[in-house]
Amino acid sequence: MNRSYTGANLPTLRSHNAALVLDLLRTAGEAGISRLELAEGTGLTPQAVSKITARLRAEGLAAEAGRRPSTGGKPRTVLRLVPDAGYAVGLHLDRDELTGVLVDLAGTTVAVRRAPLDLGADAEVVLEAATRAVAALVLPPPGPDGPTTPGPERGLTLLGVGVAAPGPLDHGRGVLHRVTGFPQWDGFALRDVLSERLGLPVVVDKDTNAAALGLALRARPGGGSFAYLHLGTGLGSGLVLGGALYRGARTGAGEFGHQTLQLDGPPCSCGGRGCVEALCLAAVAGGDLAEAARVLGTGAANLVGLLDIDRVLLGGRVVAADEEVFVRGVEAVLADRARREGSGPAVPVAAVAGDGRAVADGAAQLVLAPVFGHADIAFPGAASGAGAAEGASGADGAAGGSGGPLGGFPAVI
Amino acid sequence: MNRSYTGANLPTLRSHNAALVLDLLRTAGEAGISRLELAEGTGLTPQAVSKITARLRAEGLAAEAGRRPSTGGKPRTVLRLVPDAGYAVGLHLDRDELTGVLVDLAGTTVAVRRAPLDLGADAEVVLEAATRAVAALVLPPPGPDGPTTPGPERGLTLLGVGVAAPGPLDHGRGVLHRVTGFPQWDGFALRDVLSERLGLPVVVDKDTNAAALGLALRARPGGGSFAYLHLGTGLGSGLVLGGALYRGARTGAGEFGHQTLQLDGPPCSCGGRGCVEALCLAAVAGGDLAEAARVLGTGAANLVGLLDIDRVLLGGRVVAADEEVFVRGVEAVLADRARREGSGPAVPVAAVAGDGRAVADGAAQLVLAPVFGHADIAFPGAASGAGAAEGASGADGAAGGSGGPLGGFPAVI
DNA sequence: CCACTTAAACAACGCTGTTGCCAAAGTGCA
DNA sequence: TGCACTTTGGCAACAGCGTTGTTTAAGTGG
Repeated sequence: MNRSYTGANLPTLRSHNAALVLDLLRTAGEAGISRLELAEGTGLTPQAVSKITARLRAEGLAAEAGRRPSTGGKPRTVLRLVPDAGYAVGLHLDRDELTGVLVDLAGTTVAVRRAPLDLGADAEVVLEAATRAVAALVLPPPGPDGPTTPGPERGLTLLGVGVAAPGPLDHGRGVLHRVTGFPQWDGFALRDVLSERLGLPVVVDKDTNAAALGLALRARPGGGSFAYLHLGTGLGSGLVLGGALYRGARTGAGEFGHQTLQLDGPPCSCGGRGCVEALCLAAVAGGDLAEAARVLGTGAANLVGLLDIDRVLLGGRVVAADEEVFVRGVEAVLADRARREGSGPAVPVAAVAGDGRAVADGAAQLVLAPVFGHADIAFPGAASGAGAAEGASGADGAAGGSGGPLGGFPAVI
Repeated sequence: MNRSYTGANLPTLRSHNAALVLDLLRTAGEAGISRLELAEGTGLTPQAVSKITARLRAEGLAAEAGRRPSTGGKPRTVLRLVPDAGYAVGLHLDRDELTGVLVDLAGTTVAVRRAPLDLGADAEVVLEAATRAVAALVLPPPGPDGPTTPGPERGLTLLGVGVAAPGPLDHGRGVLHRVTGFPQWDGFALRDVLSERLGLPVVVDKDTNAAALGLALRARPGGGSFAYLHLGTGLGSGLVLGGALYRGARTGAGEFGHQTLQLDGPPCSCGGRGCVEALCLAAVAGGDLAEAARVLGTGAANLVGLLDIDRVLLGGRVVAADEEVFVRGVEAVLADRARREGSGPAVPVAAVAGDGRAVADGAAQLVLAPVFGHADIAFPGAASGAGAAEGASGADGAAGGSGGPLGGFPAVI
């Protein structure tokens, strides 16, 4: 299984370009984009774009939507992504809560469902809760946000289910490891078991990775790198480098919490000393949020320096409770660093809005991202993507086939 | 200039596969590799490999070299890379020394040249020294390592010159920034100036990046991620993630030395406090190498945890002077960390051999790597690759055209 | 000596994006 | 009102890619 397989043939080429066009359609959103702009954006000839968009329209993934004002000649025809050509479910299995979302191809969350969850309970109980959540999200009429949205009717095309859980885990194989506090999950093949049960492709990833992926897809297209720092019961991070999610070979990347920030500092629950998490949580517990922000900022500054990233995003319950303090505190440390180096403006810091859903939304993007060619940074050694259960409700396989882009194929989704 | 241009057409496809095959030929080395093994390794059909290798042979990049023993049928024909089909010069502009190497397509260093250099001198002086080094490496008979090596005869195909210099600098544009201690270089367009002067493509990168790239190409093919930590007059690093060099958007990645390792610790020359570099160099100055290694190891552990890398490589003059102490010291810290986490064996640590040439060798690989499809992790925003001076001695452009792989095109090299 | 196996080239093919050409659909001036 | 002009985008022919089917080459083993 340790093969590279990066050779590319014509179907690969076709998928790559189709995914590229789909991604531009996606980022254009409601406004749409013309064929010539697609050609400009991809570097393909207008004629190639015409052919590709014709295929996409035939498959129901794209549609014409009005015209631009003329600039002296025939006006450009605007194309748009058809949002309900495909849906994905995102599940966030948190320690005490399950959040599920239904997201359409355009990235719009069309339904949300929350339920209490005990991640420490028996596997069967958790799986049953997940199954119920998926069923509830898919089956019923429109959803909580009313009939204004063109609610998915029965028989919608469900591309798969993305599951975000606390780490550590193996994204490639979809197996959980010893989730902190819940050792009974160690070695549980969540992806395969859930996929079998649902009859749908399932992708599993760390909660922080899912959140980062979701944020990456909402950010400006192409390039851009950022760190998502999540401060809740623990401190974790998700890394997006050059526009792609970086998981590392064993899905272990982003273990931000146990970075040593104070040599021989106070002991941490991990057994180490002076970890950011320990320092930060201690400050929070002591009520000194400014100090917590300073510690977090120092860790963030290390990240910014090491990875040369473009921005820092903050999230998690603790941050959400006092956004301003944390954003300003981290900003201050980064500004100080930028001043010392004199290398341009400081890296911007922002809090993630609507945090309660960020992880679940991102989990859905685990399924949707490959359709748009958003692969992770390739690790040929590790298996990647959703292995099990093809089809089931995959319709005519329109979007299913146009999965991986060239270079670093994820396994079929 | 901020375009993506990741659309792929047939020539792109061809280049990608050709580069892939070339890379397998390169890693096979003297032993060579058969067509069927190439097919196995690329995922292409044997017939496609036959066509591609036929082209490569026609271009003089590959040649048949013997046969394998038969396994009951026609024996496999072994193919090998033709090493002298192309050469690259690598220059390491260090603060007090210039090291130049001539490297062939197979990655063998066929000539070395060292000369004292004052990087603080006038630009003209430094450029003249660089020009002389290139001329000396290319013109004379075989070189210092005697007539055993099939020395490049006059008229060799020189693909370009890679230059490694202390950072910070902009790899994409080939412009130096304020090199620590030598502010006069700030804004100097080294790539374009040198390219104009030599009539050759030139690529500029940080010394640590070049070293890491060189090491990456020598490592096991595909995948694999590691950090190269360089402890000399300062402390820097080069990151290879998923087999590809990671520079960040502004070539700033790898600023390892000024990671805060001790909150509110002793002041550092950078203006910050508790930086790894300050702590490490202080320990070295105090003669406590074990402590220096422990500090370095703690910083390395942060890297390993954050990026989930596979191994740590150490280099630089200070390390070279006491390899054992540093390797063991860093190993100890990483082993301790692995034991706490219980997640498999500790990450291996090793010192880089022949350190005096590691950077220069890597600089040459800045030119050679794209031929084999080794692109960096893409940052569509930043211009990349060697822009200037095409041709000159580019021969029939055989290798020149087969530059970028699919996905994240570097500008033509 | 011949049957069998394996490797690799030859030939025909389907499909890709590209090029050349032309119809469609506007604007703007006479 | 009409005609020239501009711009968009489809149609058709094409070159080039990897693939498939077949044949030839070059060995082993009974």
